[in-house]
Amino acid sequence: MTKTETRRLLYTMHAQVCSVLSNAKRLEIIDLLRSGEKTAGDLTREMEIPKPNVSQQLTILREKGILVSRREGQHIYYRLSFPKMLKAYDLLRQVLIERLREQGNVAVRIGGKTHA
Amino acid sequence: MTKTETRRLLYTMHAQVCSVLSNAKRLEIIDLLRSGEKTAGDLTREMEIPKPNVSQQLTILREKGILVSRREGQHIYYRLSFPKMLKAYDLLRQVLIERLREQGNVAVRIGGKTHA
DNA sequence: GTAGTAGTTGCGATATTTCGCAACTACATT
DNA sequence: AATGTAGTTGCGAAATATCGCAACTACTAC
Repeated sequence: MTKTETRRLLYTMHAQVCSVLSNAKRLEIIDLLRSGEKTAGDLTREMEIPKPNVSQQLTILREKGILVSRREGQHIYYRLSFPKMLKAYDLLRQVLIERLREQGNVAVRIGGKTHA
Repeated sequence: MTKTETRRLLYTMHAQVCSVLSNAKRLEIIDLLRSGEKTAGDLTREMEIPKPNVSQQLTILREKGILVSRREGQHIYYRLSFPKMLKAYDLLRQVLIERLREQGNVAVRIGGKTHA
């Protein structure tokens, strides 16, 4: 494999990870798993969307290596396989909020705390 | 707007940014603009893909606020509007490479330097 | 085995993304 | 005005993503 091909392959893999992250529901799942592992049922209750949809997103996240799962009796627990990915998540959100401040001049409320 | 709605809106905006980043060519453009502004022609030559395609990607990146452009005579220069976004870019790529090492047990060559 | 809860899968309709190609606009030079 | 270079836009076909809903599997308890 040439150097250019390797570089292109990395761009493609990078893009694939980003495309997993390019869905609001999947981002919400990642955010909810920040505090530790949860079942599909937990997520369904917290997200208030149909269970099959949650399951579909979990399948995508697991297949793409973002999450791992373990079964414990009747329950299947999901957790982040690369918690470090949260750093990238948070950094991107930070840029997003900065941009909102600059461009929209909008107050953004997060977690009860208001940021001018 | 309720707290839940605001949270959902942020997930949606975050997802929109990720969806801009979920394309190998756009990631390559961002990477190439790391060193400073370039014209569409520069990028076309470096990427070796059709010019209209480069232009289309640039339009998407500009419309979504990732790039800004300025015209200087016959040339239009593009540059990153939020260089900080490169930090998120690099962090995600770092996770990607760690994952490759763990799972694929593959040597990844980047910029002439080999990483086990 | 029956019933109940947890979770997944398959299907299909709809929406979005990708990208090549031809045609177009914008600026500069003669 | 004509020519050349830089860059964009419109269109359409193909590929991919989204998501609801019904049906399914997996485990537990009785």
